[in-house]
Amino acid sequence: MDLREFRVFLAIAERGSLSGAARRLRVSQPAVSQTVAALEQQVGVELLERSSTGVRLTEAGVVLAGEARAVLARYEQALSAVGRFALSADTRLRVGVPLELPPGLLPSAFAALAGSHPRTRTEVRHLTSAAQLDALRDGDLELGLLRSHPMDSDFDAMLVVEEPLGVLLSASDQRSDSAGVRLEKLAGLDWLAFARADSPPWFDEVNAVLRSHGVDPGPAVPPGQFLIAEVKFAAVSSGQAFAFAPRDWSQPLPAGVLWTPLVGSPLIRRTWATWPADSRRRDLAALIAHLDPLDPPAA
Amino acid sequence: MDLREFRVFLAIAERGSLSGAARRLRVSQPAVSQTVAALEQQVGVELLERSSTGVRLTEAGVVLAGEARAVLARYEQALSAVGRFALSADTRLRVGVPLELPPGLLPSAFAALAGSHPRTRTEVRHLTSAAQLDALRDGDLELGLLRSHPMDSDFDAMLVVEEPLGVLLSASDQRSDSAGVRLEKLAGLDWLAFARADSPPWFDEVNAVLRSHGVDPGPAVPPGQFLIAEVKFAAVSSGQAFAFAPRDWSQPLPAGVLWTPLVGSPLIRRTWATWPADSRRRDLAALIAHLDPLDPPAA
DNA sequence: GGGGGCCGATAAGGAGGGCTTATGGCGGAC
DNA sequence: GTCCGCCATAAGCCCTCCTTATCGGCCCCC
Repeated sequence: MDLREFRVFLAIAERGSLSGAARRLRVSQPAVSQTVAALEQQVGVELLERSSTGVRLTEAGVVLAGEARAVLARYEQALSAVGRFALSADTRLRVGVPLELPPGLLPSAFAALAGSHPRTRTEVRHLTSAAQLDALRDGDLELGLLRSHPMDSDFDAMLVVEEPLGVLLSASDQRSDSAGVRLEKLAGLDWLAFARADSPPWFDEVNAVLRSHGVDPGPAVPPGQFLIAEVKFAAVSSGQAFAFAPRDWSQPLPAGVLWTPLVGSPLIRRTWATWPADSRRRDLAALIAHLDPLDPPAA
Repeated sequence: MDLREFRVFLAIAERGSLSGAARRLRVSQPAVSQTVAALEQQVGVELLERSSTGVRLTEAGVVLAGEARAVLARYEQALSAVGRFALSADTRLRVGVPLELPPGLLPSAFAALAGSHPRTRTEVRHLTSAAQLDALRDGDLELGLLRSHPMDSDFDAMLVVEEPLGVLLSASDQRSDSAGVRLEKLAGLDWLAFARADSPPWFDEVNAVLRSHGVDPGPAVPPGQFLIAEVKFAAVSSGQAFAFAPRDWSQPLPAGVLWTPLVGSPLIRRTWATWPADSRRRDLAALIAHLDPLDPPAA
């Protein structure tokens, strides 16, 4: 008697497999299996032809998929119909973001949000992970993008991005080969770091990896102070230092600085969307859905 | 995220009160209160103006009520769209009924069922309560109308009718006054009974009530043997016996026989719709819904 | 004007649906 | 032949939603 079954069934129909639908819906495969079985029993018809390679919709399944889409669309319409009565105090959506987010991530999510919730105005605030957590707790932020899982039951979190980090090195550096550079080869260079207080768990992870590969972290950086790109580039091109960076760097590298992958990808920078667990805002939920890497808006 | 909230909200809208909706939905009043509160939080708008006399829809509530009706209608349409693929083996619905059901109950429910499930063919079988239970257990019946609650977790049951019984007495009988007849005045007459085995709990209840009022039950009747109305009438008009009967007797009484209410309504004959708890048949569910005295099809 | 009755809100406890992990059978790919 | 990915099933747990119990507010009626 509910729309959950329709959503699951549509995920199956679009992915062509129960396992795929389970991944997309972020639930386990048996949950999907049980749900669609219950749906089939309710309507009294087989909806799927199972095989060991996946599933195909039966004739009845094709019909129901169309119907289910219509029902869900009508449901969304119903909710948005009363949305215009909603208090306007809620239409500001404040999002905290760290430096160096994959280009395109926020613009596409915001664009999708503008379509479904045209009255929501998004505000972006560049903040460190620690500052975002504080702001979320104080109600000064509706959504954060953190460099570590909040580890706090007051918050829900979803992994949004995983970026294997490479390093920025001087173009004249000889440490790398065609496969990239080995982390231990970086011993002797300074790491262009950030302050531990800005994101302790992530800082500690990087430090632990560096130490285990015999690399000493460079000089400490005061909290809240970031090295702007030009400063990093200057230090790197001098051959004295290196910096970590994802492959998809948002700006062009100057001559004299090269990005090189790390052999074995020992460092993966993760970004978690984080929001108060008790939030019921629908525009927030929609934005989160659009950030979901397993539920691409393109689908 | 589901239709349950819509159903609850519509029940509120139609009844104009949370308590009324709760009765109609057969849940407690706090359940309704919580559900609609959750719905309001989701849409971010007050849907109801509460008062101590009931509730009224707000402007947003009126809009949502219309939308919710549309969504539910679309949902029903989706389920019935695949219904035509359902196996045809399921289209026979066998219903067991006792003697002396309120006139109109089954015809109106069957008519409503024919509208929503035109492919379902209903079959009525006159059976005693005990025989119906056996048939339900054997899969020979989809629905029973019993004179007692099945008291068995294999079955679900819903109270369908409550009939305060009066008595059929000879027109020349002097025992009654304007308020009716007192049960203890019937001592000395024979009760035109039915066999205990046909419906033990109900038989025992009647017997206990009779005995506590000093009335001796009359001669036993063999199981499965019912006295046809004409025989009852003959025995009653002779002045030797009485029979219990509801006010809404299905056939006209002959001259010489009068129906008289019992002072204090010491006997209330209840009829329970009873079906296998594991049944998922949608046509059965629809028929049960149409039998629901708290959810009149007229609404 | 005070008490009873009905309204809806809230708190606290319990049952069940839906999730999880663990495991098994099956078929295709290498 | 072995391995891997598919889906189904089993058993256990958690969270949602229900329950009962209780409260404050308002109306009505005496």
